[in-house]
Amino acid sequence: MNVLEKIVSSVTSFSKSERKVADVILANPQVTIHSSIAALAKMADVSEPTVNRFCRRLDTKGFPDFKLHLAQSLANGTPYVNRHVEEDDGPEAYTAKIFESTMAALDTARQHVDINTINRAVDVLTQAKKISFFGLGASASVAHDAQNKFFRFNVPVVCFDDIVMQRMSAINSSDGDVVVCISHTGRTKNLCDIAAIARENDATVIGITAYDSPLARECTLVLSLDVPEDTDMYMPMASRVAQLVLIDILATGFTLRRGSKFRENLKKVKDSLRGSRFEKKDLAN
Amino acid sequence: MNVLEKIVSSVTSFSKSERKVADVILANPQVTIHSSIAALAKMADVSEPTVNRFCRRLDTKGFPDFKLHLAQSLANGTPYVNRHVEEDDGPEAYTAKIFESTMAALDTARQHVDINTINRAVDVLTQAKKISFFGLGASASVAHDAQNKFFRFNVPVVCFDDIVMQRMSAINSSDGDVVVCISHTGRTKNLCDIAAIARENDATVIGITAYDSPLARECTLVLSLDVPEDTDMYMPMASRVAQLVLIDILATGFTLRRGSKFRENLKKVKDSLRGSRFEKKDLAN
DNA sequence: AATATTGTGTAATTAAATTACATAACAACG
DNA sequence: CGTTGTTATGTAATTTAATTACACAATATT
Repeated sequence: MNVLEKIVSSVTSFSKSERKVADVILANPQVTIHSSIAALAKMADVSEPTVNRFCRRLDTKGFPDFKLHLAQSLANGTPYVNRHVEEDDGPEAYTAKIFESTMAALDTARQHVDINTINRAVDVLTQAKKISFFGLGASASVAHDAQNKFFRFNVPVVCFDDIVMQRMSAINSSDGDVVVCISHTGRTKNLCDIAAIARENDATVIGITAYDSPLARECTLVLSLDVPEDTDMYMPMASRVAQLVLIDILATGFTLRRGSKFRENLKKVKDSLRGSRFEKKDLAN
Repeated sequence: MNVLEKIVSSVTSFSKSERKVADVILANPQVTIHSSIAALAKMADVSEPTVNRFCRRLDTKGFPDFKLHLAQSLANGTPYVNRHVEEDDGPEAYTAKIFESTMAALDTARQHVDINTINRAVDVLTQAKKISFFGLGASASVAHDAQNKFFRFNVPVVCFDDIVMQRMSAINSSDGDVVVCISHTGRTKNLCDIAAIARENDATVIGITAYDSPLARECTLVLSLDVPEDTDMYMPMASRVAQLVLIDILATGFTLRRGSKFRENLKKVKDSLRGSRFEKKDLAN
């Protein structure tokens, strides 16, 4: 827990004077880290030793050490905070907020993702006879993206955003096939059905979805990304970005597992695109 | 730039003794922030004032202030640094690196994006009779995502990833129509053609592409995102995530511009999905 | 109401950082 | 190759900041 959070959570256990100190610090943390103990004591209208005691109560060695901790809290606090877009935000404000909350979401995702499951997913994917990516609505574009990536690996890969096609594909799957079902909520009925059908036909089903959701229960392997979403916008935003990053990770794991000579292959695919482009080096679209 | 980076980048301008200080700090930054100036001076085998001068050279007020800055740099771990995936990285390593470089990319994108152009793009989009999103290859999935978002706004929106359809659509466009062309490099010939055709037919063309690229030159409005890409992987990764965030921003700007009663509409769209889901509230797929 | 107990401030002390100054290393120039 | 100017570095003095020790005040506790 960072110091700022700690202050907030232990507000109740503070004495009157300590609380004054806490209030001042929470109100202007940036100012605090550049103030001396004397200045802060004056701002809070308490004595210097009170400030010192306050610092010790928060398990720091003293005032300078406390400032260090505070500085660290602010460093990851300020930029990563998931600030919600407000009715009267201007372009400057909402642009910054969306970037920041997306980054915050990725940060949470990074902390929560289960490396072990990723590793197993990569395992399964590298051994797949065929890989299918299924998603509906917003998740369909994630599935498309995945197809675009894995297609480069010269492995049979399909992607459907049509439930009928998905269903047919699932029914025709067999042992050695891998089906990746993508859904943020994990509650899309049709996709749960697809997952169940694929499993009944011995395919390995990887779910990129919420942990403990109906879809998750139908999967062999669940990659969950519990990302905070700004529900005011009524659109999946950060969650879908996190899903894409996960796809990138799986694709990267795949290429690494396949070794260096395989990477030559990727270069060939990339180079093949050159004809469709105006001069100068670079990657895909 | 954070202090650690600053130290690295200005290592050449240091004197012999200052360099010793820099080496010690870079070798054990965590220790440094908990050391006194005397302790650090001893570790680096220099005098205390030398350490102090070192701090000042890095534009800090003095040693304590330097420690504060250092603490903040360390708080983010190594987050802003775009670390490349290496041949022998394990799952742990490549997962962390991909998250981090994606976040680093978003951070760069945030700093470089032109708010003014975003605002104008939102303007144009809100007044559009029809919106078309075109992308090829990896950018096609971005276009799909955009369609999914704007479709909720109850505005005529189409999305094609087929050059023939794109071409037909472009030829049929007219004054008041908005065409959004998505391409990371901006050098995909077909897409440049589409942009040119659309403009000849009086459509407004927004390019989500590299600044000063062939595609950019065909556009009315260019939203450029110069994001550093890990070219070793031969796949667009970070760039595409940045494009998606940009789509989110445009969509958000759109809804804000339309006002609060419009937002009710979004809620209705979201609620309409409920029937396709297993119980419990939440957003799209 | 008396007495612990805890909280708070004042003043003294200690520790830390900074400044001023002296000397040493080095570079430029005759 | 020595002289002189410049920059770099260290020593010691000074200042500033933080901490401790102690006394007094407030609040509980019996």
